[in-house]
Amino acid sequence: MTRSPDPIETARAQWQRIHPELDTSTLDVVGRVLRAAAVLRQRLDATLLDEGVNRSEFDLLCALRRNAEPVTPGRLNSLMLASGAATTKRIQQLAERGLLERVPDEHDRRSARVGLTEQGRRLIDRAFARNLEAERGVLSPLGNRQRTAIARGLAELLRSLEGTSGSALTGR
Amino acid sequence: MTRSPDPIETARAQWQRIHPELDTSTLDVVGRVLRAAAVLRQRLDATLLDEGVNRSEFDLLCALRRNAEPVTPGRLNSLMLASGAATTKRIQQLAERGLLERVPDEHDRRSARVGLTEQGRRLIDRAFARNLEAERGVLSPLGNRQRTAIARGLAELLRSLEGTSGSALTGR
DNA sequence: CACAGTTATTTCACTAGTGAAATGAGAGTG
DNA sequence: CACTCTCATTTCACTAGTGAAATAACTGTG
Repeated sequence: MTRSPDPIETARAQWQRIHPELDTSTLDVVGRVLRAAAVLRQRLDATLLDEGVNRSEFDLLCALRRNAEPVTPGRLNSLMLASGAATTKRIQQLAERGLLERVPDEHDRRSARVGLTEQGRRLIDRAFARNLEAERGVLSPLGNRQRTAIARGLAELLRSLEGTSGSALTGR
Repeated sequence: MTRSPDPIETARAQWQRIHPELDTSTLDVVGRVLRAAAVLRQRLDATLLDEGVNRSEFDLLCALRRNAEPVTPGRLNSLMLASGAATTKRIQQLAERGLLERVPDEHDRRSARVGLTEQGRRLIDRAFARNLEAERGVLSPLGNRQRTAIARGLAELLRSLEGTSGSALTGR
């Protein structure tokens, strides 16, 4: 029983013919992570849009919901992997839609605290649950063995990557 | 020796406190894939920019290099995970920069064949090699065990995902 | 307490990507 | 061979995200 090749296997085989001297083995991990992320997004974002948020807004609202509420824009910024400008813009839009509020910080007037409104909380709780549902859907063809293999491996990768140089991304 | 938690572990623990009834286990895979992709991009794109291409342009040129040369825009479009409009725009820009050429198709004048120029070929060969180098760099802290675990697991995931419903993405 | 330095956030001008409509060409049918 | 259907690609108007400059506030230090 020969398994059908996945796109990365195919790509590596093609490169092998053109540049046999190159070691393309890193694509097994890197190529697949990037590809899988793209495909997963494509599949999962439909559900979010249906709830009225795109992936970035969803991530931001989730971060807000998970963390002890009044969070500074700067912290949101480091939790998400985006530019400061993007975070500012998203906060503004979500505030206009009444999903979150900015409360000026007493002690440091450069900053402000951002918190979910009641409406925002309700929306994200619903969207998060539906998103989990959708995730179960896409992962269902994957065996438990494979799942834990991926989970463990990527956890290790993330720890090694986020330790080095990247913006301080300690979950708290 | 307790391992430091990775960001997804942290997130799950936080959700657990807020919504103990939800099964967030899918985040172990989905959350990590998305997160890892974001971090990997951040780390690797610097090298590409240094070669004068962004990730999308790089992917497009790679696809062109790997496949038997005269490729239709439509095929490029399905190889990459993007909208038709995006592909059109990228082809135009890369053509203006002299990295690829559009040759009208004899048999079907709706379409055209896209092929690398000599300059494009040189650029992508250099960029691809340097990108591999950079990938080796980011993966170096990861043990071989973990690598193959991730690779095998994600290959399985990709096969299961790209089979269903997604645009026809057979590597050839 | 002025003032140089640093930090948090926002604004700005610009680029990349999107969905939907438009264009232009093949294909099937009476 | 007109005419409708479908298909490949492009154009258009718009949204999201970016890096760099601007703004505004805090923090020593002399």
